[in-house]
Amino acid sequence: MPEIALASAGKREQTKLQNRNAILAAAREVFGEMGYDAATVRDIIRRTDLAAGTFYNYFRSKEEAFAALADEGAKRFAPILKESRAGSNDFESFVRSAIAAYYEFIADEHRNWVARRPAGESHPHVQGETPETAAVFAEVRDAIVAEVARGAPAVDADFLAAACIAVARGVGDKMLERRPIDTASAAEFAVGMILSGLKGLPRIGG
Amino acid sequence: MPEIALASAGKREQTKLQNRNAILAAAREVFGEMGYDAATVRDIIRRTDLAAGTFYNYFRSKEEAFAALADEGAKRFAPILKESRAGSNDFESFVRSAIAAYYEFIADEHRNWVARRPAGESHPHVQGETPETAAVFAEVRDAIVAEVARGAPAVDADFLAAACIAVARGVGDKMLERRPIDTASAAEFAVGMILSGLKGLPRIGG
Amino acid sequence: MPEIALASAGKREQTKLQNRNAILAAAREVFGEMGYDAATVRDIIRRTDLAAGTFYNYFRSKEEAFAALADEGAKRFAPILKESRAGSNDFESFVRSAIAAYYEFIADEHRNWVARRPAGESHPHVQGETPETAAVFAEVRDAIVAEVARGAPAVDADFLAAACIAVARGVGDKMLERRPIDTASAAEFAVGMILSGLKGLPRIGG
Amino acid sequence: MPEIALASAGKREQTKLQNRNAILAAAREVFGEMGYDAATVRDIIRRTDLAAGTFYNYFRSKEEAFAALADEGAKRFAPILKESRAGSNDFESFVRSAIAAYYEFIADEHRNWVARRPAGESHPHVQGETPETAAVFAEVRDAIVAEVARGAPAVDADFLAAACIAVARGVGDKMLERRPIDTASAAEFAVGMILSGLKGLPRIGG
DNA sequence: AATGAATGAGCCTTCATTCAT
DNA sequence: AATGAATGAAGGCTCATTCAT
Repeated sequence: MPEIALASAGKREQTKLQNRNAILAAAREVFGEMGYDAATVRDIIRRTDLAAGTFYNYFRSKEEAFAALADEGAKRFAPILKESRAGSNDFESFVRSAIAAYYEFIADEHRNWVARRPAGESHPHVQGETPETAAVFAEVRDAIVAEVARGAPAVDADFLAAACIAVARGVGDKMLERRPIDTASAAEFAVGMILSGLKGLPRIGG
Repeated sequence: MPEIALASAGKREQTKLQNRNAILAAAREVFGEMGYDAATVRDIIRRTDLAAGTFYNYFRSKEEAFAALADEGAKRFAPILKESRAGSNDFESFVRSAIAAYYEFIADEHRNWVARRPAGESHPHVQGETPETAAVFAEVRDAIVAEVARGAPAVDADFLAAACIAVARGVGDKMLERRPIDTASAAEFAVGMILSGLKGLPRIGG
Repeated sequence: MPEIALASAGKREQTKLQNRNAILAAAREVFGEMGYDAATVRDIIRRTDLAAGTFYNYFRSKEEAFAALADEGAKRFAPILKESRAGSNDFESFVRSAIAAYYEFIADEHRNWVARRPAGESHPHVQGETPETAAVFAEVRDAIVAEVARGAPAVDADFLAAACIAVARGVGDKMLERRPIDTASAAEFAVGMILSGLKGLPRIGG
Repeated sequence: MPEIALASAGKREQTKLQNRNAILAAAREVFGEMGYDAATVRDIIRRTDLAAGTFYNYFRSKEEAFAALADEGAKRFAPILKESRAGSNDFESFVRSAIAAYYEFIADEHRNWVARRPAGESHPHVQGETPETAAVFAEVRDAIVAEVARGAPAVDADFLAAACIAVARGVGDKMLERRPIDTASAAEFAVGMILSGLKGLPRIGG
């Protein structure tokens, strides 16, 4: 119950949290639109009521703000993924639930991010990948690597992980470009590709 | 006998060519290590014994140097890929030959690039993707998209293309990390994954 | 009581104003000594204890700083000149009052500018014309052109305006070189030259 | 008979002279169009068949090329002006002949310069003052100062010189803007203004 | 001499970060 | 804490001048 913590916090703490969140929200937009390098701290604070210096009361650097966003995404997604892995006995069901979870997450993230933007403005440079989605993808990648290493069939585990990861991301990115965003069929496609592809793979030592 | 051309070239022309190549080599490294955005023209000339202004005798800007590199890769690869496509009657053989060609190319590129690096230095930020490989990959991607659109089975062509591309690249990148670089088995793996995976895909309108 | 505004201003505002003025003062010097083209933004900030970037907190470019200076001069002088023109019924009295006003202005400007300079330094390239005096001169020139066009005797109006302007400026510049600066006799001289010279001019169509 | 010198010179010397002249001609254009500061050595050699380095075989610096042009103008004009002064017994006739000579010179210069330009091109930044005309003007100024000092009526000599100079230049510049360029009436105007204006000047010690 | 690439100081400007208020 | 001006290190690029050919 995080509300309790909030309720018990003084005004000061609440404001602090609000500011931090305002900065993070702005940073997510900016990083998503321009990428890490092109984004400037000024771009971020400009979408905020705050002053330039205030940014550094919350984050030691541009990099730290980026990391904080990534972390947040990872933290939010970690339990979901954990559950996926816990509920799966075999590689097939792991792939199924992990991809589903991943697609749900990025679809949600994307919807929220896009929805909040003022309608009139077009942002030609949108890159579409926020620090969160990047971090979440990293989590998925790690999980796949681990699962493959654990329960992999007699195939080149490293290549298999790479291929799974690639398919998951490739199809996922494409999914986000479509309207409406349909996570179910994207997942069905990716999972089908992976699991069926698995069967055609060269067996090691065969 | 290109040696004739070389032999007949004056010293000036030779130096010019050497400098241009030195700049391009440095640029390839820098772009590969830091990515296009983070790379600066100064980073490039710093790896050269040339002076700051000299860069601009050869390229009008960072973009132009990048484009020159990408172009070179694309130009070198285009005929190979074209042949691949010409010699293939069905999607299967296209995938087979295109991926083989792609892996040969990037393996070669990678070997040359890495081989020339001084042994002692480690470059922590290596991204591994030079403008050339990026350009060549773009060619492969376009070819796959086209082929899928042309001869696609009754599946979601867009997703299929995305998945093929992803697998090709994912496995290819992994291949480059191994020693020795074995293009044959990487290709076998990727092709197997794609072609077999294809069979497990949800049929459209089925 | 402008002191109130000053007194009520926070320290920040005061510093800001001081910095802005420091930059403008430096800019006036630099433009006066080297001319607009040769002057660089760095020349300006170098005469200041401010950092390079600070210039751009106040002015977007060299042009803008120049324009600010010129504007200030023009704004300060415009009402004086307007009054001159309003109070004059004929060309003679206009010339008289306009030149007097112009000389007063540039003498004042010059005194302020020179007085503030450290005694020891000599600036070999002094051109003597600040953006302010240039702007003010432009105003005078326009007024003369307009008055000549309006009330000109039967002489070549264009030449007359050019000659009046030239005399006004030529004598004015010389005046500034003398000590003490005597605006009254300079004005007497210039006005005498113009008005009497007028009588010896070739009549058009005569 | 400079032709003899030319005829007796070897091919080498002829070429050298031609190159020097080509550079000077280009430089005159460029300085006239863009002014000293904005003009670059590259701008100059670009209007030439020569290479960048060759410029420095003829002139040690950009400044020297400018000075050479100015010198040439001055050298060409000096005898004319000298004659003017020699043939004049009083201030009036000096003014008359000096201004006439000056106007002839700058009109000629201007015609040549403008005439050689390709018809189609418009040069928006033309400043109109070449190093030559600037130098010649300086000569006239000096002569006027000297003559005023010598034979001046009982007026403020310094101011008088300034005024004469100013009128000469102001009317001269205006003359160059008109078509056709009419040196006679410009001279008549300027001389009339000066000589008649003289009569209205405050007498010193009167 | 002529060539034209190489040089490197210097210019304008941006931007992450600091700091006095 | 919040503010926002100040800082100064880069960055991209130009250009007068030099130098090997």
